[in-house]
Amino acid sequence: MIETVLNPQKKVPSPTIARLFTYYRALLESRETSYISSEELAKLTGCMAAQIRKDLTYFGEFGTPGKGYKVEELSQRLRSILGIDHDWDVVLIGVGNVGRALLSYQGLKSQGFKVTQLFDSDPKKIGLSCAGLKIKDITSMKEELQNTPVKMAIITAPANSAQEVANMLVEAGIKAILNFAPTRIFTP
Amino acid sequence: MIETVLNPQKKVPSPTIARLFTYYRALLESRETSYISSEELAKLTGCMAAQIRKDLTYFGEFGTPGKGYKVEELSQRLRSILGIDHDWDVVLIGVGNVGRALLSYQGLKSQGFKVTQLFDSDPKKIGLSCAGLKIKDITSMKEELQNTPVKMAIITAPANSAQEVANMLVEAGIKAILNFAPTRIFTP
DNA sequence: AACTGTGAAATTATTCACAGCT
DNA sequence: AGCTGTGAATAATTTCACAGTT
Repeated sequence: MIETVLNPQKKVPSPTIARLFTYYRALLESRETSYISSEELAKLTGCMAAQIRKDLTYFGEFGTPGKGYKVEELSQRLRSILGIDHDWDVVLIGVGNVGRALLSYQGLKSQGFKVTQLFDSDPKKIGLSCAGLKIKDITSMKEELQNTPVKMAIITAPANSAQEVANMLVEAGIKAILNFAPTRIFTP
Repeated sequence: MIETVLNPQKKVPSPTIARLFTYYRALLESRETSYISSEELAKLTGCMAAQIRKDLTYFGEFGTPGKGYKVEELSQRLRSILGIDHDWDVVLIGVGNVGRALLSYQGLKSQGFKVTQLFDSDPKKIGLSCAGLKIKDITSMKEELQNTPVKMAIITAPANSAQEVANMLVEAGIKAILNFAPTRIFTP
């Protein structure tokens, strides 16, 4: 699961994160165009108005007393908080059959992921291109990721090396791993 | 959302329900064949062992002190608690384009739903057959549902009548409504 | 007047720790 | 010895209620 961390000034309860998606959906469906009050949003979502207000203040104060929340701004803020206002750069490790399938699959893009680098350990593959990207040596991964903002990786390596790869990713500063290897991996 | 109610002896916290799915998935993936302890399941799911034990006791005591939980029994119990051990009988209201699409769509069946009755308000449709079921008059719905165990309905009626249909369903004892009408409806 | 933002109270959920069973 | 089931303790979350802003 992806938990977007934006303003961890105070600790955000995880049920709050889940509700933000609900608020966002309700907002998309609502006919409101200017301001919406916590009370109205409550009616739309089935949540309590006070809870909505509290949830939102974890990320700053953007309501107008007497009027409510500006719909356009609230939408934008929620998109930003939920991390759906931009694509997520990811690296893909293991350019085998599964990896290539994912690269040619449009679903990845439509879910907001953009593959920016490819890694593999097979010397025969290193240097080749796939989907417009050159396959790099996995041993250079930490170095390559040093000055990038990439925080997410997709593992499509064989089961027996997935755990090792996961360790390297954590080492390289990756915060989220989507594991397509047919095994379970453990991270701190 | 569907919350299966089996043994509401004590009130079951809703996070517990969510975790039961996790336990079930972990169990399916695990290689254990005889007994599994709360400790092992904890390692597999990332939950706390004490929490797993507490979660399970809401539905009875089925662990064996000194050994753990019998994998086969635990699986079966979880399936039963989660309501995925049998199909759910549903009725479908509104045999228009959306309704017919759903009826011919295999996804409904693969998700464990079985459509048992069809209703519509259009006199031209009443009496016709669709997917092997006769279309009944919506005004007879309450009566027709009287002696059936159906607790779920799918609404595919036009937006402007969806709310009215929902009211009738609640009246007829339906506990869960899947709304495919292009509108939002409210229920108690 | 209408609404937000927020401490404080109430409620709900998690974790501990241990008695008791196999 | 190893593990479950569970009250009691702790922690997290929700709700109330109201001061303060527009």
